[in-house]
Amino acid sequence: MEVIWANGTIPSTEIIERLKPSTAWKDNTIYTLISRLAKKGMIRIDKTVSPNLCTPLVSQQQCEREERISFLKKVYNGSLSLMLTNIIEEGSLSGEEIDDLKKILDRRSRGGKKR
Amino acid sequence: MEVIWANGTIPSTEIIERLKPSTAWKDNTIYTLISRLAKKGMIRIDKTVSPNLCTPLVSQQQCEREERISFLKKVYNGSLSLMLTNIIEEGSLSGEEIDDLKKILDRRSRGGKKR
DNA sequence: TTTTTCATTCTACAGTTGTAATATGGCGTT
DNA sequence: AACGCCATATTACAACTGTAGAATGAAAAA
Repeated sequence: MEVIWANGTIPSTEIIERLKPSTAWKDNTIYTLISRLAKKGMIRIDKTVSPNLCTPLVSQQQCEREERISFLKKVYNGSLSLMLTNIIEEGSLSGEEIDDLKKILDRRSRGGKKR
Repeated sequence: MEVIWANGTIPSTEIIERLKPSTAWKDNTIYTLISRLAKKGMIRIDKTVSPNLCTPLVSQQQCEREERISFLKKVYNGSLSLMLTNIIEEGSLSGEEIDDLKKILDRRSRGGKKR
């Protein structure tokens, strides 16, 4: 799924190649997954050329965002701060990680994306 | 599902009552869900008494934690900071919310839970 | 042109989720 | 004893996920 994001537009055969090392799926399985992605409107398949070309129709950002929102809603009542509170209370974060997060929070507001 | 966490041990009939206002599920649907929860080992059902008593077998914390970890792994490569970075970059948080999160992060380390 | 091969589509099948109708067993009533 | 009702169990069924074998079509090789 994410192989396609990484390439913008990529031939199906390459998707298979790219996935080979990381999964044990049969080629057919991947074709199935590809067409299911298309059915869901996640990608567009250009069938006029031989190895069909697959192009994402939704950005990874968009997708992650949606997944995140639905996850937060389901588990944390939609609240990011509740999630963070819980994590903190679990005490599973090292001080270093916490500082990291704080840095991230500071690096917003003004300055925008790439700084 | 969360009604049970909220009560420790609760008769099935009450689960139904508690859910009535918030869902449109039929009673039977709820019974089905209850037994599926049992099948998954999420709860134990004491069938020796008439309205069966349902007791959670995993804590809500544990459960949320697992869901969170699997979500982070799936979407953000397991990285909470990546998630936060993305949220920040999206610019979807108000300054207020960000301050909130910072406060949460500060309120850890020493002092523990309730302060 | 016959055969082989590669890419793509179809079909399959078990398992899960969402939602519920139907059946059943036991207890309280008549 | 016969009837009804409530709690529970069994069965149902469509959509979706995970996984892949089988069929097909078109292009490449022989």
